[in-house]
Amino acid sequence: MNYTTEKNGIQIEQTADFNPTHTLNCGQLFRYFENNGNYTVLSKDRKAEIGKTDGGYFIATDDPSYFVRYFDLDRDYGAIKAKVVDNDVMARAVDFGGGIRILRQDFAEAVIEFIISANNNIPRIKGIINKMCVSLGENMGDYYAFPTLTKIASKPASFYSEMGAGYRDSYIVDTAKKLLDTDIDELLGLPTDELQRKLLSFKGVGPKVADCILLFGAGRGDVFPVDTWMEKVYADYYGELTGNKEIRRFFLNRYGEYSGYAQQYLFYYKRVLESNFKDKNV
DNA sequence: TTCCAGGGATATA
DNA sequence: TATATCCATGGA
Repeated sequence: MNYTTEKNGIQIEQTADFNPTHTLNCGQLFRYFENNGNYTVLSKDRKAEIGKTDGGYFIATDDPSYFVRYFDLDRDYGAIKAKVVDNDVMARAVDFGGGIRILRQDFAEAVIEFIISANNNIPRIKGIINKMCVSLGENMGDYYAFPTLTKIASKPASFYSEMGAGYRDSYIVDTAKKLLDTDIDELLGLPTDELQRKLLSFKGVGPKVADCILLFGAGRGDVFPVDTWMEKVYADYYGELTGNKEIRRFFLNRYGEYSGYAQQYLFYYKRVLESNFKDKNV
């Protein structure tokens, strides 16, 4: 993909492989908001503002190199699409959400946020995370950073239930403490199956949340998060429902190292198609 | 009022 | 290993 970095941002040339609406609304991150057709994206203690230009998009940020990696700008999504389009459904999904990028999010932030996401809805997830940032995160001027693990671990579970986290309150504290005692760089060096086993040992992390962390927070494409939407996709387009574990195995066998990308195209397509979710500025 | 949300922990067999 | 039940909360 053609882009150029400047000291205050990234200029992206118009392409079918980059669309912020697709990328931000496919359920992979929770710290973003839209205003007047522009998007603000927050990651750790950093901020990016995406705006449309004549020839594409401009991502305004103090840290261009961080967001080049974050938006996965050096990966060839055209090649990935060619790999995953193997039937009519995938063709429609890739055509519909062709501007999706799988974000390289911060690992620890992804762990905490996807623990909160379990059996929850996206507006509420965003609200809980925002309250955490406002109350525990560093004040960056016009936004708040995601709290450090030390800050998160320093509060009792009741602190998070008061923010609406419900029964996930103790999971947040337990896992933050466990992550503090973990060498995260060492974790990120593990092969996917070993890292998955580690993740499953954290409170509040089951198969689906572990896959989301692997895909969005550890850059692993060889996973396939199965949630309620993927159950619908499988039942409607692929075959008889035989359980999430079997659905996951089916798609992993089919798409291999590109499974995570296939999953995101399918998720976005199905969710926008069949929910009251209103897609703006496509 | 009931159902659902990007499910997981726990008990049980 | 596989299945059943319970779990806070808020919007539809």
